[in-house]
Amino acid sequence: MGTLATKYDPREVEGKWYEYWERHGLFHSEPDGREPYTIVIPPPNVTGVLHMGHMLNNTIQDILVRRARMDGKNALWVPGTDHASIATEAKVVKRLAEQGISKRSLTREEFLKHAWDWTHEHGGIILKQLRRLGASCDWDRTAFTMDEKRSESVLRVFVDLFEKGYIYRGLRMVNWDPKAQTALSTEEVIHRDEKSKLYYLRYYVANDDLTGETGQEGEIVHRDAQGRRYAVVATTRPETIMGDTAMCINPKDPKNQWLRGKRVIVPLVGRVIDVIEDHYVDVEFGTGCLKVTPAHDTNDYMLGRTHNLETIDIFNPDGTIGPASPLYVGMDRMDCRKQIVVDLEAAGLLEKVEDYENKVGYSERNPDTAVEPRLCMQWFLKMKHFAEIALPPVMNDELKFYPPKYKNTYRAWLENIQDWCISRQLWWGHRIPAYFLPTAEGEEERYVVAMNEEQALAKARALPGYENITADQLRHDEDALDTWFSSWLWPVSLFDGINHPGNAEISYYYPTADLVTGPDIIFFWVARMIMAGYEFAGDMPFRNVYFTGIVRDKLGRKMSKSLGNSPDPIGLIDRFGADGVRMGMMLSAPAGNDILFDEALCEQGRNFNNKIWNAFRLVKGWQVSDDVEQPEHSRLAVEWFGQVLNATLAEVKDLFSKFRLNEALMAVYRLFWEEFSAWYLEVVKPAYEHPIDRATLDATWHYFDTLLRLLHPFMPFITEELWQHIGEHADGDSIMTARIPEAGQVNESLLAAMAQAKEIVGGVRNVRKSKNLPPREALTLQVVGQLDNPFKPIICKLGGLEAIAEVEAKEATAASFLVGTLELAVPLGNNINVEEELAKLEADLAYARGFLATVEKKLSNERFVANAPEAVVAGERKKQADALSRIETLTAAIAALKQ
RNA sequence: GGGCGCUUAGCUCAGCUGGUUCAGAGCACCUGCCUUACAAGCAGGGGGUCGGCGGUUCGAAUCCGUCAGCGCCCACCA
Repeated sequence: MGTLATKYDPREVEGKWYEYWERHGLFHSEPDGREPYTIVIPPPNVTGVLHMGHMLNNTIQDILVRRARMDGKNALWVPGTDHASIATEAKVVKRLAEQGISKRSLTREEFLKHAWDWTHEHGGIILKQLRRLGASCDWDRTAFTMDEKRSESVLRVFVDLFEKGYIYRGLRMVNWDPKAQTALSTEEVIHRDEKSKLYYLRYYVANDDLTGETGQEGEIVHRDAQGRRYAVVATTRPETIMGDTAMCINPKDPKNQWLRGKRVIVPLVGRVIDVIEDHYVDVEFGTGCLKVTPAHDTNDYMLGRTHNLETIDIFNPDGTIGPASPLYVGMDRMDCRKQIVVDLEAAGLLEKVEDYENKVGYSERNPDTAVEPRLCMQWFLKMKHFAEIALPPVMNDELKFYPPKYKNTYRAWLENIQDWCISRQLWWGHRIPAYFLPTAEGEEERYVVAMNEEQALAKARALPGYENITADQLRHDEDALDTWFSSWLWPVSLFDGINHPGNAEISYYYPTADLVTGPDIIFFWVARMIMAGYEFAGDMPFRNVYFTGIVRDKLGRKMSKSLGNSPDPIGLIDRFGADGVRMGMMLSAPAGNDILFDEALCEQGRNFNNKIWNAFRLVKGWQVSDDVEQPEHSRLAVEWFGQVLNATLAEVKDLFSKFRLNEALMAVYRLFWEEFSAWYLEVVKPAYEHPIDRATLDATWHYFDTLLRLLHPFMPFITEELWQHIGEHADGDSIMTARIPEAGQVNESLLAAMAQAKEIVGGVRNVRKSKNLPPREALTLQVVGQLDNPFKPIICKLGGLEAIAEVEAKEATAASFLVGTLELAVPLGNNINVEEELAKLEADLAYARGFLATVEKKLSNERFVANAPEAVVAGERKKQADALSRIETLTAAIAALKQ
């Protein structure tokens, strides 16, 4: 260990031990006879870099897996990365654009080559960073959602679900991301409140004779200066009027009765459209007139289907105005909105504009891009069956959520589940294994679904009329699958349970134990893994789900690049050490609550490292002598600390079982700092340059060893470093695989006695401080009456006492204090300040009398005495007796002092 | 518009099935100490009528109702 610096330096230690653990294969797991404990990592994006959310999440996983390992389980943490279809493709497209290459100028194969290059270049950085954190992943098993086994799994599952009739293809209104130019699932749309405008547009009545009726009672008829009648339509999206194919009113709307059966003219466009009637229209909203654009609004699409309306898609896939529009072709939709408002106004077709707040859907991956409802052909997975198999186990707690409040969220989603749009118009991802067959013009499309071209060909040839089809006549679907269509298989596919059901690995490691992830992906990932788990492995994918919170800054703001409030995790590790940062993360991370990250917490973690380090230095520096007999105070301290340790071992075990890891850490923290360092070590510490006895030293090392084990899951590096220096260890030994002992029976009375002893010591220290007595001056402690406490020698040592005297009355010139009902006093001779002492005693007396009054009031309440349980009443009577006794003591003390 | 959750010390939180482990912890703060393990430390200390109001009860931080504030999730009113 070299020289023992007064400060712990993690930099010398952390890399060394991580390399040691890897070299000795300590992270690796193989099935054996032990109970398995398995965690699969939520795979980070392959080209991502570590952020604070990962730090929290992976610290928790590492704590759980290290603890399980030390509980004797065969612990396995499987790492891997996600191909992150849409996110990665976006990055690659962006980089190509920077090089002046457009995606469209490349073939699929060329593009994928670039994407793989990028993946190999930037991929896996995050896995290296996890090593800095101390993550004890079995790196031999590192997987990728698009590696061979996982890809085969995905295709197999697609074919299987298609054959089961759960996958279908259809023309549907989907959420379209014009930037990524792909369809999205409903879950990938983020709705945000937005301040926008409500535009009121004039739709003139077609072929209006200016002498038309003026309107019945309750009708609202608009006329311009020339007397021409028009309807007013309120819309937030005036740029879509080029796609209007009807106007709709509610047949029961009195103010718009006059529009029934009329035709109106779309402003600027000039197209004449029918006024249709549907109860869908809200009479109260706007003017009660709704423009219907079936191609660009989900509701309008429904109306269009009901009323057989024409559908005019005025947009290009990239969100610019397309050739189907009579106006503004080529203009971006957002620019078009501005321009059309100007033009409408100029044409006198804009009635008014109001401020308006509404929700706009944005793409989860391109947060600045508003999602466009778009009608197109996509692949869908029917979800009803999956919702039915995934809901019960969570609701009846076979599969537990921590915290349980997320059960509600989960249920609400499953009970209102929509079919999952699984196709993406992307190249980076698993290509949909569908093969289209040649068909005649106008004939409905035909396709086969198969694992590969060969099988597809065989399937195709089995179809009547296609007996002689050749491979080059098959057209492989261009689309890729949603990323989550591979990650929902993760807990199964990692053990190759899709391709080889029932193999030795899946049988042993599945179901996994705990999943640690954020609640933001409860639908994307957690729910779907539960579905896939039951469907493809016949059982739950994990027994418990621990939902972490979101990491925010100390002001409660989300961490973001633009705010610059997101610290670089590796930088933090450099400054505070991985152990310090891990502790900083955990100190304020109750399950499910957002954590307000503050660097000060890492500092606290670092300080704790230093505390452990210095405690170690102290014990390491002791000289042992077999000639020294064990002092009584040391013997007692050893006995007592064993009990505290037992109690904490039990407490921590219980807290782990409830995933209350921050409380478990706090329990260990206090055990080490308060009980072990401030009390135990202070008692057994030999006088300067005096040796320690063998029995106490052995016990102390034993305790230190156990404390390090308890701490190891939280702070793996420093604990390994110190543990290696306790006793003899062979190369390859590690605290990682040492066991955390089971708690023995706790002797509560010893703990209570020590609590009293600590209070007495505190009282003496108080006297010493308030009277300015030097720390080394030996004092005598008087106890009025009897002190029935086994730890008197400890009280003497820590109080700096030469004697504890049990007396009938304390000396008049003594500084007294109470512990419970017991009066204790330190004689001060001439040092006493009578006035001060009197004032203190009077204050105590007043408090005791007030306390007595409240107790007696309670006891004089007949209904209390009659109704409350006996134990409670007895408790009150004891309080009463104690208070009376205390008052007596205080009164006597005051009287004595006054003489 | 529906649903869920939260509100306890300056900050972050714990307080399970109502009553001596009921008002707690860590940090921060104040006071005194460079006492040969540690000033990244030691010893001591102050601080909350448990969001407001009402109810149930002998008794409420804890149960019920209500109001206020905050947060999250879901939802096709343009």
